[in-house]
Amino acid sequence: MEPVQFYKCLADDTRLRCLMLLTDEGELCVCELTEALQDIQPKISRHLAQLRQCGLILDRREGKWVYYRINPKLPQWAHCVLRETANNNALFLKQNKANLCKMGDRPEREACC
Amino acid sequence: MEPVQFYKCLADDTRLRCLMLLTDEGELCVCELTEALQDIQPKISRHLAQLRQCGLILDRREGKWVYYRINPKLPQWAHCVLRETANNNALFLKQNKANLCKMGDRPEREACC
DNA sequence: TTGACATATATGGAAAACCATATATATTAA
DNA sequence: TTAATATATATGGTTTTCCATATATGTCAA
Repeated sequence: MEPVQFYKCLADDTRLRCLMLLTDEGELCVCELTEALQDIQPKISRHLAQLRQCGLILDRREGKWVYYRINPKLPQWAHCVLRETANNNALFLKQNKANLCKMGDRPEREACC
Repeated sequence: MEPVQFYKCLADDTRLRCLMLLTDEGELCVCELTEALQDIQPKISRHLAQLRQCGLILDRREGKWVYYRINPKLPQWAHCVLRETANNNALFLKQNKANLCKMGDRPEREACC
């Protein structure tokens, strides 16, 4: 994992929010992220595809849904960066998490809150 | 310090190398960074100005030279990210550090190596 | 001192490269 | 068919780069 490429992935509002949510929530599907960010689906999908191509996240299809998660094989320093950022920027994510909690009909597991 | 803005600063090869070198070496002037990165001075100055405007680094003039250093007032998580990245990407910086060590006539302190 | 020149750094402006977005369309599964 | 997700394309916008030039400081000689 080249550090510049890694940071380019984090250097966009949409991508950083997705990564932070995945870091905190473990696994989320595209429609959950779309709802959390209050954004349009193609935009979210495109950024997720980019994160996947760079190796930061993994995907898993389950029925209609595709679930994304942080790639556990990232180097330790990259995990550390994601964790540290998520742990210390609660305000940045506050609204997104609220949106996620408010969301009805979340697929499969309800978890959260 | 907005996390997206912070990561935009790290998401460029020139800027990331400068930040990493400053993290490890403490304080460097423009000509030292120019030599370490083997790049042209206006380009280095440009990126340093951007990092300064974003609050990641501070500058200090001493005679002909302007020394830059990491802003000690950065939030703890940002310091942590810089340290963690520098500590775990020695290869990324190897050539730049070698260039710096080879450099003759370094202003004031010789330190290094 | 002054003037001429050298060195270090910063900045304006143009061109090129890159990136994000929206819309439309395709794919996949139920 | 419908719901969820992915991808292609066009477009607009930002970023990066380069070159030329400006500023700031230091040096040296008359």
